[in-house]
Amino acid sequence: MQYSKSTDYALHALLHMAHTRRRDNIGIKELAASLGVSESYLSKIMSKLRQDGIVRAVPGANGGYELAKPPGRITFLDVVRVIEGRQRLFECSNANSRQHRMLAEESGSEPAGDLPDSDECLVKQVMDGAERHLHQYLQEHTIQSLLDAAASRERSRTAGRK
Amino acid sequence: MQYSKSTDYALHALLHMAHTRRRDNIGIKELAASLGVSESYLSKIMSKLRQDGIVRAVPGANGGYELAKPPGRITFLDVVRVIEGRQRLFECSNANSRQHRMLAEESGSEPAGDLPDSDECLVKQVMDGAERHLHQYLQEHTIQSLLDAAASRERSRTAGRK
DNA sequence: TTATTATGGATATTCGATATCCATAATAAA
DNA sequence: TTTATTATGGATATCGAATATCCATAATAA
Repeated sequence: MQYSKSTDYALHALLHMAHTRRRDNIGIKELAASLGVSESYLSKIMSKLRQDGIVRAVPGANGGYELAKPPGRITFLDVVRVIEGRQRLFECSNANSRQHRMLAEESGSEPAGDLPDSDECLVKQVMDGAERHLHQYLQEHTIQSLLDAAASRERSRTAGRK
Repeated sequence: MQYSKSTDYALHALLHMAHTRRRDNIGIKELAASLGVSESYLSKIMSKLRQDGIVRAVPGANGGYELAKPPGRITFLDVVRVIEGRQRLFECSNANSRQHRMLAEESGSEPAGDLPDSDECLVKQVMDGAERHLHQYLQEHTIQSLLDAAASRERSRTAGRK
């Protein structure tokens, strides 16, 4: 289980845009060259970011992309959600298995009507908790966090110089 | 990004083994039937669990599988690691990109010799943090947690009965 | 000896991730 | 208005991992 390269590209593209801040926007050509990725593929990713309101796009000569929000308001979770989609970290494919029926019967739920829901799966409940933890962390980190980290790294280097 | 079905099968198989505790072991036939999965496929998964010392296997008539440790010592992280492998949650595929070279220069690192390591990628550093959080959570939850949750669910149901 | 059961190799299939090409629309510059 | 530039989105191709099955073999109990 691994985040896709697309997520990697998206995050690096946003970092690049936030880092090399200037008045005009950045074309896909420069962006792709900077990241070492093909323009074709990166443009798909940028389109997704635009559709989700993370970046703005201007077609035509001297067009390109720019951040649609301040870097502090673009969280890692935002990016992951757009690129990776909304699928859950874990899905129980055994909802109607004999095991779940057994557990449901034991706990004495009414036999009529209520099929054992996937939400009743104990394994999934734990995994959903894991997903919540992961997402909370991703929500607490933004593109601005990257800029801060870069600045901090710079500072410590300068201070430690002989 | 999603945990594989194999992880789902593995966790449910372990829950089944821990739940229907008896003196003898459980054959792949019964296990597969309970989970609604093919014996062929499940046996691959069980082999992995055996190689990692999570279950024991006995071939021959009346053979089968049994837990090799108490349920409280089998963590979700153990299972995930065995089934999903050791690959990281995030890999930076841009380590030698122009962006990373720029950031490296800015921070004034020596130009000679030290190529920008993947570990120096700011994006990856955040993602590594996310992975640590996720793994910590998974390590805190065991097969025993599932048994406890089942018992707790049973208790609350019984208490709330009219 | 025989029946049962796990093991592991080989192989097939499916599907999402990755990637590219091209026609089109939109915009700025000339 | 014309032209060049740039983003957009559809179509398509490729690749690899996940999923799944089959079968020969080894190990064990009856």
